[in-house]
Amino acid sequence: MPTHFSGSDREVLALNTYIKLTRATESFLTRLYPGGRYHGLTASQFGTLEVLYHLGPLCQGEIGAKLLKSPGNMTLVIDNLEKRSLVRRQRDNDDRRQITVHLTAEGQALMAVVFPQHVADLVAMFSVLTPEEQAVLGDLMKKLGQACESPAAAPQDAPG
Amino acid sequence: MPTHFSGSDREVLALNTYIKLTRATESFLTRLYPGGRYHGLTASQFGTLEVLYHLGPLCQGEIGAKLLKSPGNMTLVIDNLEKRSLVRRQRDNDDRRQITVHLTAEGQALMAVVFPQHVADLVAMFSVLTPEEQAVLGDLMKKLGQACESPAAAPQDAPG
DNA sequence: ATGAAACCTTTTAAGGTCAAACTATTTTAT
DNA sequence: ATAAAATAGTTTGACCTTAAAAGGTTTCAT
Repeated sequence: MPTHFSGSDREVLALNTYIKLTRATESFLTRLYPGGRYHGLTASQFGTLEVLYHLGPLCQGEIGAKLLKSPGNMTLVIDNLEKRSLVRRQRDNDDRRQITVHLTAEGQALMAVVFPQHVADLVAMFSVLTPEEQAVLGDLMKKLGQACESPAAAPQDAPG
Repeated sequence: MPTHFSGSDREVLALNTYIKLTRATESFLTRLYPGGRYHGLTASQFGTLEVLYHLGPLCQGEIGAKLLKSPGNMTLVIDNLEKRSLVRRQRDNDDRRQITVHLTAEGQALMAVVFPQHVADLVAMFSVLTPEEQAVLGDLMKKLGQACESPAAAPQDAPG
């Protein structure tokens, strides 16, 4: 997709990098979650189960913080996981504001099947890049991501 | 976010690359569209206006193809743009199945203000990477994206 | 101890997203 | 010419997503 935009070199470069980054990431995720689903799980449901699978029971806010999602969103995603008996909510008695979310035996069993498949899919999909290229990509994205998370770098308050 | 997963080097690398790629992209887009909005436009609305701004009037299917979105989705996004008088639908008389979407004068004027700001935001946000790094990132993502779009590379049919 | 502030989750309203089923139109094959 | 197939857009149902307001619960100052 050529840019159809005339600007300075820096502008054209930034625009092209942006387009390639966002389109490729979207294609990647569409390929990984065809029809938005992965073994019957949405990306958010899978992410939630994965966090619990590797870190153990957490309260909703903690899960949301890991996944960069809003509290209201977590309520819905966990509702849907609970309907399918993959997780269980348990009000925390030490702090009754919190709700600890546990993987059920069913959820645990599902992840034991699905997670290794997920890893295999990622290895296959990244195999078009050499290990060195994957490392470079990871480093660049880490740098970009950290800059975006730091409160200083908002696009509106461009440096004077 | 360390991986909490023990696997082969390839597996750990793929998983880490995946996490960095998706999280950083998400942070980037959240930063670019705070609260999911950009000058009052959602990302999809902005994308639609941008395509029309640079390519001229197109039918809905063509816009959807450019943005990798489903037909039903385009119906809704264009509905919302039409409500705000940024866009106008016109049934094509040569082929009455098609609906050509035009930018209104209002939409044109909005893009004339917003698009240059968009480019400036991108330049600012990518400024943590050198031009060379941006070029490398673009190349890697292009390679990754092309592999994901080719029908052969579905994650399910992993190479034997 | 009591009121205010902070915190966690839920609810709501607005919008996005897909697949699948449906309508209308055009093309193609007979 | 007409039936069948392909195409363009819409509708529907299920889910995701956010911000903002509202409900309990806890903590902190007084």
